[in-house]
Amino acid sequence: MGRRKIAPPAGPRSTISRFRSVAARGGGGVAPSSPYPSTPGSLKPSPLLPPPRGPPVIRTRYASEVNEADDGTTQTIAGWLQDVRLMGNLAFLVIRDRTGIAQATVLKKKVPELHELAGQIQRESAVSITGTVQMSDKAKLGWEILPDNIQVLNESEAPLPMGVVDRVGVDLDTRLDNRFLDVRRPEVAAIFKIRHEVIHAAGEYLRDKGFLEIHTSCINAASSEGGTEVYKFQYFEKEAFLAQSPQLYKQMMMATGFDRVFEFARYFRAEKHNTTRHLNESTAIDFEMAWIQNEEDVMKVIEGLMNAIWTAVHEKRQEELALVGAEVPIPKLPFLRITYTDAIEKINKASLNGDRKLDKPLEFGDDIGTEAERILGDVLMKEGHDFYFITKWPLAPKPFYVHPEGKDMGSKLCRGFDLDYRGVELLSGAQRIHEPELLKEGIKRVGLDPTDFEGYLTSFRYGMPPHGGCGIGIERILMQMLGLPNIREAVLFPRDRTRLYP
RNA sequence: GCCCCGAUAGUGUAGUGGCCUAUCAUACGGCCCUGUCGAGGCCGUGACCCGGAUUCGAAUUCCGGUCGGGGCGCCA
Repeated sequence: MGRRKIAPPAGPRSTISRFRSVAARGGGGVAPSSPYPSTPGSLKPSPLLPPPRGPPVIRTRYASEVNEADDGTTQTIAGWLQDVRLMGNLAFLVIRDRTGIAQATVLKKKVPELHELAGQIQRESAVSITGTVQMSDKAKLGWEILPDNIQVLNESEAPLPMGVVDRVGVDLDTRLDNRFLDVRRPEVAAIFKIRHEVIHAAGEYLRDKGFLEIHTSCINAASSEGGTEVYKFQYFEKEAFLAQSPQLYKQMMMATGFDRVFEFARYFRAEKHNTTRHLNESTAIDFEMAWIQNEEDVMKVIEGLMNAIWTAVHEKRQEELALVGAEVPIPKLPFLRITYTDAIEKINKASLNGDRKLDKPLEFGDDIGTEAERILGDVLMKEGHDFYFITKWPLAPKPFYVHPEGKDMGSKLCRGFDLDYRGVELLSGAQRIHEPELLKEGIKRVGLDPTDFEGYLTSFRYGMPPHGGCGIGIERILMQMLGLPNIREAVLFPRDRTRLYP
């Protein structure tokens, strides 16, 4: 079943958009008076007014807002018709909105029209139900609404391309093809509510620490940081590239006097990776800070930032965490710092007698690969460390802008570091090179041509202060924090090796 | 870039040459049911990715194609 099969609907279906509203005759409920004409189709639509055919009131309460005080009152709830349980002489309608679910109980004896209608409405239709709220022990929620009026605002087609609440599995691919339906599932929506909290907490923390929020361009001229493939495209008469990160711009900002900047950045990487941990378009919290003594100043900010994020999610999103089935503890500060040299030693030792094994031991200068990262994660988690910095890397596997440990390229080590969480890299950061001549050497070190970096290098020639920073993958944070099996779960509309739609 | 795997109703699956005019669940349609809450009962509709080959016979084996998933690398 190819995803291509699920293309946008070919054409309108007149039968699904028809407006249906059935009000019970007589009865106790008085529909709230409407400031708007309610005769269907009697007015021309105006962009300034609510839909002329609209109901008097779409909603007076969200499902989870209803409480004892509402007992006996007329209320209107609105949402998607999750389920209809039709009995011979009564019917239960389950309505889901962004806050939870409500049950409407329809008695055939009292409102035969509504009972008949209940059996006809497709699941996942958008409905608005007005009726009397009744506290009841018979209802699982402790209350139910006895409808006087059920409005079908927009009927759903059937069958659904994927079940929202069905007790059958749905492949991630199918879910992503139908993301709007997928996100109707509370456990999926929860991921994005947590994502919102992560971003909110990060922004709040960084602003509080004096970081200025900026936005740099995603469209770049020829220069590339190297290390990854970039997307090339035609920019009028020139060729241009999609930014692999805002790295160079962030650094240029260090020469402006802003001192500290951050950006919620997009990374575009044209790498044909086939993993559950990579995206071709990802989002990052990127920051850069000037006038630092060394990379430890950067790590301190990261510690505080991660603490702020984890704490915010822990304190504000327990409901969503329960839906996702994740526990997010408040981090223990300070985070462990382990040097690269100690890390590979630990990895090699654990590889000899652990469950995970490396083909050959790591030697100084090797990058720490995926399996080695996991081994280290296992070992350090057992020692009580979820978060840990890997510091004092050799220069070789790091990008050109990372500052060598000493004052020149003669150093074996550098001032770059990674922050890992439970065996996966969340971010990499460093003190950057701020001396223009050394930076040129750095560029040459990785086989690039300094003449391709003119604009960037120029900003270093007029008093660039010592600085450092990092880029933190937001999807990585969510994936690791929540234990998601696939990074695509953390993006509404992921772009990967093959997915360009929706 | 290297390597592995998969494609069966709307959805998720069973099926390793004849017992397959293809299993089960869920969805969908119909009927029954006054307290469901994973509602239940009965009935029904609905599928083997495309092309070629082997064979008396192919969902099943082989070849090619298309589409997709994943591991490593790269990285966040």
